[in-house]
Parts: sequence; C-alpha cells; structure tokens
Amino acid sequence: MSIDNEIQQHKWESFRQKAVVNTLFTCRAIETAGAAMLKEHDLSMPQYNILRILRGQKGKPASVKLLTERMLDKSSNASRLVDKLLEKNLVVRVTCPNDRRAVEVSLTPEGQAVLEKADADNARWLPHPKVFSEADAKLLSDLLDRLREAIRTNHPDFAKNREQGDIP
Amino acid sequence: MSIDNEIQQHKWESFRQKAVVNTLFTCRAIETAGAAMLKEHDLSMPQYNILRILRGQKGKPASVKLLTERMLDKSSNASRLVDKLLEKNLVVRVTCPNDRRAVEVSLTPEGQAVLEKADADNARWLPHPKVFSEADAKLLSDLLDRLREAIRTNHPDFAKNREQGDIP
DNA sequence: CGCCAATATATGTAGCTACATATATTATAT
DNA sequence: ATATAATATATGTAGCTACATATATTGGCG
Repeated sequence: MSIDNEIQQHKWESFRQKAVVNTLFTCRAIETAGAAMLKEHDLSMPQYNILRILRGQKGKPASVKLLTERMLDKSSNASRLVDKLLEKNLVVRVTCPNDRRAVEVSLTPEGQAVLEKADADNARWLPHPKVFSEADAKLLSDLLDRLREAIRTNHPDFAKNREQGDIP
Repeated sequence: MSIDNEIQQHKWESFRQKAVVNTLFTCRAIETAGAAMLKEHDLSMPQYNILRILRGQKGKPASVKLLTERMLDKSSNASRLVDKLLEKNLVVRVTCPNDRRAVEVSLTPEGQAVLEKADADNARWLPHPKVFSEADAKLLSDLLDRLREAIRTNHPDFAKNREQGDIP
C-alpha cells in the first residue's frame, strides 16, 4: 500500500516533501516490525544495536564512548542502555585500568547466545531478495545517502550537526 | 557522507540490510534537522503534524480519532499532543454535541499563524530540487513504499499491523 | 606540585512512542 | 428498558531520544 493511502494524504507539495515524509513513515514501520521481532528476545532495537557493536569488537571490550559513536542514534544514551543490558546479564562493565574515567563493556556468554538467536530472526525478518532485490536495495540506500546530504548542505540555516569546515 | 563512514560500518550482510538500517539512520537525520527547525516555533514534529492535519480539515474540526488515523505515527498519543497544543492556545477542544464521547479539535487564529510561519521554514528546509531532483524523490518514495510492503508481507511470522485478509 | 581544561561517564528532565487499562458515552441485543 | 458490547478519549507506565548538567579522572601548563 502506498503512503498516500496509509496516511490518507493524496496531495503533496512536491515529491521531495513526499520522500522525506515517507522516510519517516517507513522508519516507523521498520521499527514497529523490528521491535515486535526483538521483543521475543526481550531486547529493544538500541539494545540489539549495542550487542552487535560489541560483537564487532571481536573480544575487545568497548567503551561507552565507542558505543555512542557507532550507534545508529548518536544521541542515544549508551550509558543507560548498558545498564539495562547489565541487569539482564548480557554484558559486563568494568572500569578501564588504564583510564579510570572510562569503562570497558563486553559481551557475556549469555549475551552472545541471545545475540545469535536474535540475529537468526533478524535474517528471516529482512525482505527476501526476490521481493526486494539487492539492486533496488542498493539504489534505495544510495538515494538515502544523497537525501541526507541534501538536507545537511542545502539550507545551512537549519543544518545542525555539520561537518568540520562548514559555516559556524 | 555515506552511511558507511557515519556509523563506521563497512561490512554489510546484504544491501537489503543496509537499506533498512539506512532508512532508520536517515530518519534520525531528518528528525534532528526538522526538530531544530521547528524548535524556533516552539513545536515538535508530531505537534506540527497535528496542526497540518487540522488545516487540511478546512475549517471542519477533527476528532482525536481522525488525528490518530492521519498522523505519521499511528500509535502516537494524539490526546496528549492536543493537550500540549491547548496549553499554547494553538487549538481549541470542545465536546462534540452529536457524540459526547468524542471531541472536536480545531485551530485557533494563533495556531494558524504559527503554522504558516513554520510552513515557510519547512519549505526552505526541504532539499532544493537542484540538489535532490523531483525524479529522484519520486524514485525514493516508490522504493520506500515497496520496502514497507516487502517487510510486511515477506515474513508473516513477525508482520504485525497487517491488512485485512492476511494470515491471522 | 597545584591548578585548570579536557575527557569519559553518569544523572536529571522533558517530550516522544508503545502498550495496557480506565472512564464515559453510545449502540445493540434481548 | 436494561444489560452488554462497542466506541472515543483519557490516563498510567516503561523505554526511548534530546539536551543540560554533574561527577570523576586525566593531561598539560605554570
């Protein structure tokens, strides 16, 4: 079903406006479906995101700072998310011996197990390539990259989170 | 900048996975920039969404039910959002005379004025067609429609919010 | 060494979604 | 007509982002 029907709006000011709104709308749809999938593993999407980043460290622990940098939501509160994962015994957190300000977070065996199970569901949950081809997916991803760039650079008045060197 | 650099992930399981993650990531970027723009008008995106739906009623009031149906976030809490708008005197809310369960929400002149100012900024904030063409925007929007559909239909196990007639 | 800025994390608050439940009102069935 | 189901809204709670601020620790400079 197209977005026109789903939010009962059939007149758009431009396709650019429609594309922006559709990105937000599709994001919600993905989150809703993804959250339902992860709920079976008692995980939220940001928590799952953290577990995956930790695995990407291949044994090395990750600081909260590193987690924040790599998370999808940069201003997510990795500190409190780690708290939640700690309560479930999916991660351990120890003070970094070299820098007592920092903290070293790493997966527990239980955390690895949960992650693997969630990954299996996640793979099943993604669109099948016959329904949404890899070529279309690449095209979509590239268009999204360009849309972000356009929003960032086109109207510096409102563009926060600029790159270094932009107008201050 | 491509998503690969922005979240420091360069290995993807598939372009489908990358497209899904990029949709979430781009959604955040849009929300961050949009929120910054709307903040100057003391509005949040859901509040702005409601004001626009109310204007779309062309004078007719809208019930909370209608607002919920047309909002981008279906499970947003229109009731509480209307509360916020009420406090700012941007809308009025009166019990519906025909159905005393329902409520009629409509814009105040002040609400209309705020909406017009926000709209002006919103138009400036959207990507310029020379930076992101209307054709690309249409292509993007269509791909997003198809991605949602693929996620909804491809794996009924996790697909919530199904259309009527789907597998129960 | 002692002071101060920078860094890493934690905490507090407001606004949001998601989901469950409560309340008031209307429609329906017997 | 009364009980019950359905509807429309409101309220409560948990988890999230966004932003501001607090705390602890480190590094650098005099």
